[in-house]
Parts: sequence; structure tokens; C-alpha cells
Amino acid sequence: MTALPILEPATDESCCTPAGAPALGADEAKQKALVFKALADPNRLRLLSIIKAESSGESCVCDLTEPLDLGQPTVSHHLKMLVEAGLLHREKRGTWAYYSLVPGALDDVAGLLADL
Amino acid sequence: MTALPILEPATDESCCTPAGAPALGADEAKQKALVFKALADPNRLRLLSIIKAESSGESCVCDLTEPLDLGQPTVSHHLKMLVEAGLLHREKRGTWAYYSLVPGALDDVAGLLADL
DNA sequence: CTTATACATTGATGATGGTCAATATCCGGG
DNA sequence: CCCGGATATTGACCATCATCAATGTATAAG
Repeated sequence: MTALPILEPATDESCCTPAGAPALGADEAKQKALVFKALADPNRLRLLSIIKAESSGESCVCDLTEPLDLGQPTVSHHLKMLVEAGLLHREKRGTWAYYSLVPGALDDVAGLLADL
Repeated sequence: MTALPILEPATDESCCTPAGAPALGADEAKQKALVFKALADPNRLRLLSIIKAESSGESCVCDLTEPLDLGQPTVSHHLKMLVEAGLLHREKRGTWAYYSLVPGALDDVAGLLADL
């Protein structure tokens, strides 16, 4: 499992909210918590911010290492977590790896908060 | 420091967004990460969900221990973290402690995501 | 094929976090 | 004043995490 189902279309339900359980179930809560875990680190928030602010919409690892004052392996690790959370998209062109925001992903997270 | 400044009015800035740094600064990132840390646990998400679903708008600890299948000290610990994150409000009436959602707090978190 | 560059992975370490048992505190009733 | 119930706090234990050094992988250049 690389991408989390929470932020995907996930059309396996009939429609809208399941409306079955009166409150958040244990499994749903665990899945949603994974997304917030990905956001629960200052450096990962900064990574998202930097990538979002980039005019081209994407950044390579080499441009992200310096502003965060972190080692390259650490930055790669954080980026991987953000990709697995469904927040970032990774595209490798040549020797470089370009990371970009998944369109609407942050809005989906906001939606997670709305229908808690 | 009991309440986090992020979700407070925080009118110490002139207006709107600081617009100084081109991206998220280290200190801002640290503060915002604290809020997401509070949300990065399945049981805390369930606590918020249960309290939100309550028709009275509030729940006491005794009503929250059973549905989560956790010990009372653990529930109190989670509730404290949510209060310190500015998401829950605590009001003690008699022997009981009633927890309720801080109005607009979840919307403010959504706003945090919007202007990353 | 060799080398250099960009990035990912592994392993280790120190720090943080979730949970519980035990205990403390606060409040209402008798 | 004493007792019992509801909640908070403390201390400890185990798991997870953030970070780095070292190494592995892949791609482009020569």
C-alpha cells in the first residue's frame, strides 16, 4: 500500500458519507490519523510550503535540502512520507526527482476535518 | 503556555498574513505542526468525533472512556492535549468535567492548510 | 566501461509519544 | 469530618519517529 485511500476518490461506498456508524470508527480514525501524522512535522510543513510557493509547481530534492538545513537522506525520507500520505506527487526526469502538490489533496484534508 | 497562538486571534501582526518570508518559517512551522500533532492520533480523532456528534455539544470523561476502550487516565491525557491545541474547551461542573468543541477551531485548522 | 551526480535505502541512535498502574486532587453527600 | 466517586497527575514501559552516516542505485557524460 503506497497511497492512502482516504484522499482517493474511493467510490466503493454507495454515496456521500457512509452514515452507518454514529461516530468515527476505529479503522477510519486510524486511516485519517495517518494523513495528519504526515502533517505533524515542522519540516514536512515547510516542504509543502516551499513546493507550493514554487512558480513552476515543482521542486527537486537538491532545492529542498538547503532551506531546511537538513541532510539529503532526511529530506528524501520526509518527501516519501508526504507521497505515501497522498499529498505529494513524485516524477523522476533524468537524474532529478521532481515533487509537486497533488491537486486538491490539501482541500481533501480540510474536508476530513469538516466531517469528523 | 496552555493555548496555542495559532488558533487564537493573534492580533500581534499588523494585518492579514505577515507576507515577509517567501515560505513557511521555522517557527511558524513548529507552531502549526503542534496542531496537527494533536490530530495525529486515531483516538483523539474519535474523541473529537464523539464530542461533535453529541446533541448537547459536550461530553464528560465518563462517557468517553468506554467507546474508545481506553483507561480513564489515557482519555484524560488525550483530552488535555486537545485542549492545549485549542480544539476543545473544558468546563468543570461539580464532580464532572465537560468537554466541548471550540467553535470554529476545526475551520481554523482547515485555514492553516489553505495558506500553507 | 568508468566516473560523477542526484537520489533512495539501510542501520543506528537519541528523542518523543501512547498506554497503563498507582496515586493524588477535587467535590458532593451523609 | 469522613467517605465515595470523577477526574487529573505521576512514573514507568514499550513503540514510533526524526535524524544522520554510510552505502546502494540509477542516470548522464566522457
